[in-house]
Amino acid sequence: MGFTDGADGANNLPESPVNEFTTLSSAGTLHIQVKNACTNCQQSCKKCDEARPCLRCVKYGRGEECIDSARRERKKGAKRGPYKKRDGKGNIIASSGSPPQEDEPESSLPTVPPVPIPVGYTPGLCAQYPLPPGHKPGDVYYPLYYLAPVPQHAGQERESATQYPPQLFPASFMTPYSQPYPQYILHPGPGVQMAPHYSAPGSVTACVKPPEPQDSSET
DNA sequence: TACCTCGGACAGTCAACATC
DNA sequence: ATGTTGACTGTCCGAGGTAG
Ligand SMILES: [Zn+2]
Ligand SMILES: [Zn+2]
Repeated sequence: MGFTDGADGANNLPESPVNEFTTLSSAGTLHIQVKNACTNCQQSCKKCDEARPCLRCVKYGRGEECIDSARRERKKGAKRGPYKKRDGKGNIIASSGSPPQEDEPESSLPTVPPVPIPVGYTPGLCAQYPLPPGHKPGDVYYPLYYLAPVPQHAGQERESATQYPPQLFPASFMTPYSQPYPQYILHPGPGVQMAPHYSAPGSVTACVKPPEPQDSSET
């Protein structure tokens, strides 16, 4: 074998055309990071590469699902407070603009109210994201693939590099505009057939936590 | 043995802030 | 206008668990 997934992250991907960032971490570990991991690797929190399909997807025979994950827009307008000038050695010189008061979390609340809805995120993805505001226990989110009628011309003119399972389209493909939840689509309701969490044999469902019951403290 | 699961460290990006 | 800084966001390392 060339590599084992057990050491998935330890793959150096010698054949991958990755030449984006080659940084040396403080631990002396070469840390190469791609700009955009594919959805499979992203969900599995595993190393991806620039190739499509990526090595990992190829290895598991999921090259058809190997598409770039959608990056969500960075939140804008967030206040940051005064800067702490540094002397170049990491030592904070002074807080420009404001007196050197103790950093009091209570009183230094951001001037902007907590934004209930940032821009969009993938709930439960790699256990990093909370459930979306407005999430209801009954709401069902579907990752990435959405079963939809296939346009007549679809599949004919499509590049071979981006082939999707029959009748399956990436959610992002279905949305002509930026939507709050790029990779998850709220179930449109009964009568509309959707892929029940499309997954190939040995599919990647890693890092996707089921919705936890909201704390009863919620009113 | 191979793959999955998961928490968290690491790293890149970018807009607000500071200064000229 | 330009540089600096902080925070946000994404990637994936690595240990532990599970199944064949
Ligand atoms: Zn990948
Ligand atoms: Zn992939």
